Amino acid sequence: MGEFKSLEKRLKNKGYKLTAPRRFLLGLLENNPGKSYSAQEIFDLLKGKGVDFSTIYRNLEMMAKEGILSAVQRENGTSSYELCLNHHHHHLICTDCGATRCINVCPMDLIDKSIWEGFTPKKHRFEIMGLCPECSKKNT
Amino acid sequence: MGEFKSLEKRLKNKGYKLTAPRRFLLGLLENNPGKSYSAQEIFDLLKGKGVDFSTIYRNLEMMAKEGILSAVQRENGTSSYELCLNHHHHHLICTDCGATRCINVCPMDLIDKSIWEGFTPKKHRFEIMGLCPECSKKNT
DNA sequence: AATATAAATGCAAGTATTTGCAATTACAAA
DNA sequence: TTTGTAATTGCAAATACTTGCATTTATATT
Ligand SMILES: [Mn+2]
Ligand SMILES: [Mn+2]
Ligand SMILES: [Zn+2]
Ligand SMILES: [Zn+2]
Repeated sequence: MGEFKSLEKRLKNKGYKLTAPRRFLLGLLENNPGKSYSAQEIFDLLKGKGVDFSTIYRNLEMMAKEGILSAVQRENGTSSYELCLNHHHHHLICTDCGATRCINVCPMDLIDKSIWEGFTPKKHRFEIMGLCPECSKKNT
Repeated sequence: MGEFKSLEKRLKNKGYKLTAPRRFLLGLLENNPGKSYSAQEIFDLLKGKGVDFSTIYRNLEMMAKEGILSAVQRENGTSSYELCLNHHHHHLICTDCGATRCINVCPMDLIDKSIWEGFTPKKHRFEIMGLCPECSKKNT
């Protein structure tokens, strides 16, 4: 619960206003650590709070850009977001039940630097789609 | 030019009909080897041939599923497609000019297998965004 | 060559996401 | 506290992408 206040502080330090929609959003993610949500899922969970879809999209994108959230690309191409609590990492995504698991290997650390040949890497995406242990068993 | 006929043959062998839209699509990709196109770009290039957007989307997705095309996720999340001429590979994508360069390292070959812990990997995505040599110089 | 038939297409309608803009709100300064 | 201001919001309109379905078309069979 201590994380929450610090997240709000981080937003303010970067010059953003602390609005109701942003509080709701951060509160939701903070209360479900490790889980990642799509814009649609967040919209549904915040029903009744009167937050518009466009506001959610805009804030998710903004917080991702600011390094507060990290975006995970799902199988179908839609992004889901989770708090950037710890360090940079990647995910295993179950194509059957949608569960994600964080892994702490990053291909950028494993790659031979000689492949760049003048290219300047800035960001990267790495996701592994497949079946989680539970769904692996079910679909046998 | 020999590749083209073999691509058509591959489609037929998999039980798909060889239609005009599919010929146009494959012809376009075949005549620009190494380049990758989004659905929108293909639609524009095929203007006048009377091919519908939905047909392009459906065929790109189908050919990707069949391993004839490989999808590259651009910075903004939209996919572009290129012929799967050779083996499985990944890309460097320039966020400034959009150019892509193929690299033949695959993180799946480098990763320690012990991270799966029961997860069954099926597909993966790996793309590196940054500045190509030319744009690196320009933006200095 | 004519015919049968399932696959594929184009169109239109349906979702999903993004954008422009006037009204509102957070918050800094008075 | 009140006020001024720019950031942010909600709404509506605009794009982008997807889907359902009647019609067309590729191709196997006769
Ligand atoms: Mn994670
Ligand atoms: Mn390539
Ligand atoms: Zn990484
Ligand atoms: Zn790979």
